[in-house]
Order: sequence, then structure tokens, then C-alpha cells
Amino acid sequence: MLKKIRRAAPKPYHHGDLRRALIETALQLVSEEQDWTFSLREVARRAGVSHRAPYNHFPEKLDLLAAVAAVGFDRLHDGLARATVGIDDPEALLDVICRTYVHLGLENPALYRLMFGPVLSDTGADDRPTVARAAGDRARAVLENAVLRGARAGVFAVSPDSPRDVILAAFSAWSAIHGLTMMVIDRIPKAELSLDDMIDRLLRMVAAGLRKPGAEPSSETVARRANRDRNALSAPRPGVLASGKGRAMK
Amino acid sequence: MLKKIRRAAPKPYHHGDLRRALIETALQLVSEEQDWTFSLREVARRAGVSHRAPYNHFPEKLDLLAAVAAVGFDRLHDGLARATVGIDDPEALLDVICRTYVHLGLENPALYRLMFGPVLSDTGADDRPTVARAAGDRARAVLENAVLRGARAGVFAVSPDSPRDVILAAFSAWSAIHGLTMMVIDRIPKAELSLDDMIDRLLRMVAAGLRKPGAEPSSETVARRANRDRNALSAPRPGVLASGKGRAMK
DNA sequence: CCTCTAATGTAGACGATGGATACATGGATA
DNA sequence: TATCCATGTATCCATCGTCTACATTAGAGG
Repeated sequence: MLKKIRRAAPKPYHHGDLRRALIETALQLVSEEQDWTFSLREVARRAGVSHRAPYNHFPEKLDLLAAVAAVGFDRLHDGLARATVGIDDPEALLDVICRTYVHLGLENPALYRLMFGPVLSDTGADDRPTVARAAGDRARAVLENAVLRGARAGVFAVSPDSPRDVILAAFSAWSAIHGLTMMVIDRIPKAELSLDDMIDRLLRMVAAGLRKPGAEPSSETVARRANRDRNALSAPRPGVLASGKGRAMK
Repeated sequence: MLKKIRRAAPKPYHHGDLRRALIETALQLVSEEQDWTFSLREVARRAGVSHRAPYNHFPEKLDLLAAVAAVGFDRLHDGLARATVGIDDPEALLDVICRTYVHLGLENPALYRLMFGPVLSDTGADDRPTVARAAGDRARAVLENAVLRGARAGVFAVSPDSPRDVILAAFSAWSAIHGLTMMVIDRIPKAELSLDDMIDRLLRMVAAGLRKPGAEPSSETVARRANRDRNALSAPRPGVLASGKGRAMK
């Protein structure tokens, strides 16, 4: 009998780490095609396994996509966390978070859309998939934390002792930047509007909505300039949400 | 020869008004299933034609969906226009627009998502379909008009003579309410947050972002109460975006 | 070290889909 | 009345998501 010669392991029957490979491949596809209508079979093909193999790890296509979305939220969280280290001023912090957020979202529109999209919220009548939900919560925490800090510092018109107050305020800000991000992704604004102008105007609104009525609205400029410098320094940082070629909005 | 007896026209070879029927059917399906993954064949089936017939009116499925989205924008525009007749105070006007907007969106989440969704913005590398684009512009105009009025009245910190200023301000407000609408549709906010609270908090932010720094922030309350009364009066108005059963978010 | 099972893969089948090609119908116009 | 062409129908095809049946192997228990 021929002894099984293990020559450079050409095709181990068992992939070894298929689950992760599938998520990676799917993420790659989402990034490349900016779309998640690719077939599950295509994912399997790219991963070099039979078209049925993925079903051993994900009950259906949606579950794989949910896993991809979770990765997206993780990267978003990491990107926000990394961009905000060492910033203490609450207004500046909020400004950086929002700007970074929008840019991260635009870095990989399809992934961003997938993270929030119908695919995940329409899973039956129940809630969003737990993976995505949990990952999203971690990202959300960054923003809530910033609001809380501003509240504690007495800069924001938010009661630091009322969780509801903090959550509502943070959610409003999040809604605003999420809306802007989605609008830009979906190409709603007229072409002549510059992204920076849109962000500036929106952040003015967000800041005004959080600031204590009596506070000085001019320090905002200072904070903003500081952030811009800071961003300029770390600007060439490679994309966080972007995966593969991931051209951002072209 | 048998004379063609037109007995209740059992099956006229030519449908007569297929295009409209297809759009209607598709809209119905979107509303019922809260999803547009239904097959084009299903639409044809419901319309009582062969599965190939739709292609005589729409090059592909996306084009039919674009037409549906256009209808959605039209209804949104009509709903906003109807809700704002007779309101003069700019702050109150803006308040009503935003509140109505969110409610209309939540009335038929899938349709709202379709209007903005990837389906329409990903049509090749070019712009969104002209139908949807045009219909969306009309809806957008309602908001821009309100901002313009506030600017003219000197209530908003917006130069009425600078179109760019007006557009940017309106776009910021739009982004905010669009973001809120999407977030709620996508079930992002924690369950314990009430919709009204979220809207109130966001509108506070929007108003603060538009109001002239010196203006009185208390008149807002008056305006809001007025709007709420007004809304209460016309509350039982049947859904505008809703079509068929169109349960709103269940 | 061997066995046996459960996890992981492969092969192939099924009904349905989007879209294409070829042909049928009949309303409006000459 | 004859004819043309927009509008429908009947089929065909590759592909998809998911299912059932079977193959392989890693690793736990003896």
C-alpha cells in the first residue's frame, strides 16, 4: 500500500480554520464589490472548499454576514479608540470622535451599510444577531463615554448622574453623524457640497445641541483646530474599516 | 366567424396598464414583506402576467425598485406638505417637518430604506436613477424652504442670501433626522429609549444648531407645544408611506 | 496505541431565480 | 384593410441557497 506521503500538505481534507477564513473572505468580497449580493458559493470557492462547507459553520448566509458586520464594528471601535487617546477636552474629544467616525464609515461604505443594514435587523422578528449587537455596543460606548466626560466637566447640558440623559444625548449625536454618513454613502447630497463643509456644519449643530446654554461657543474653534492638527498628524494612517483594495466611495 | 364577444374581458392579451400595475404590486410587496428580496417573478405572478413581461417595462429588477422608491419620495413630499400648511413660525415649521418626517419614515421602514438604500445608489458607477433623484429633490425642497424662511425672518443663524448656507443648514438637519429614522428602523437604540424622547432630544439639537446665538431658547417650548396640539388634531390621518397592511415596525 | 464518535468536508439533487432568445398577439396608424 | 411594432408568452440556461447522503479525520476514552 502506498504510504500517505504528506508532501507540503497540498489539500488537507480539513481546512483547519475555515470559520475565520470564511469571515475574512466575505469581508474581502464586501470590500471589493462594495456589495454583499455575492453568493455564498463564491465565498466557499475563494476559500477553496466545497459549496456546502460553510453551512458547517454558519446556519445560513445571513449569519456569515452578521459575523462580518461584527468585525466591522470591532474595527470601528478600535479606530475610534485609537484616534482619541490622550484627548481630554470633552468638546475636542467629541469633535474627533465624530470626524473619525464619518471618515471610517466612508472608508468602506458597503461594510458600514452592512453593519446597520436590513440584513441584520430583519432576522426574523427578534433582535439583531447577538454578535453584531455586542460589537456595536462597544463602539457606542466610546461616544457615550465622551458625553459622560463632558457632563462631568460641566461643559455639556447633560446631567452626569442621569444615565438616561447621557444615553439620549449620545444617541442624538450618534444619529446625526450616522445620518450624515449614510447620506454621503448613498450619494444624496448634491455633488457641489464638500464633505468637510457638511461635517463642519453638522458638528456645529451637534456641539450646539450639547453645550450648556451659557458656555462660550468660541472655544469650539480652538478645539476644532486642535483636532484638525491632530488629524493631520495621523492622517496617513491606513484604513481601519477598509479591507483589501477597499476603495472608499471611489 | 365568431365575433369577438367581450365577456367581462377574462384575459386581454395586453394588460393595458402593466407598468403602473407592476409598480403598485411591488410597492405592496415591499410594504407587506418589509423587504425587497421578493423575486421579480413573484411580482409578475401577482400582476397576472408571464414572468418575462416586466422586462418590457423595466430593464431589470432594480429599475422597478427605483420606480417604487420614487413613489415613496412623492408620498413623503405630499405628507410633509400636507402637515405644514398654514404654519408660519419657522421654528414651529421646522419642528413639524422633522417630526412628521420621522413618523412617515417609520410608517413603512422597508420603503424608507429602499428610497435611500444601496439598491439605488449602487446602480453602476453613475448617479442614482433619475426618477428617484427628482422625486427626492422635491421632498428635500420642503425642508430647505423652511430653513430659508427662518433665515429670512432672522430667526436662524443662516444667511438667506447664501444658497450654500441654506443648503448646508438644511442638509445638516436632514442628516440628523434621517440618521434618527434609520437608527430606529434598524433597531439600534436600546429598547428602553422611547421614540418621543429620542425625537425631542434630537430636535433640541437641531434647533440649537440653527438658532441664532442670541435668540431665546424658550420660545421653542411654545412652538413645540403648538405643534404637538396640531399633530394631535391630525394624528389619526392614515399612513402616507404605508401601503397595504404596512404595519409600522410592528 | 487503538477505537470510535462527532466535527468537519465532499458530492449531488432540488426548486427557484434573473435574464436571454424566439415567437405570438393585436391596437394604432397608413 | 393591411401592416408594424409595442407588449405578452413559452422556453432555455447558468447559478443560487439549502437539503440529504456519504467521506474523512481529529481527538477523547479505554
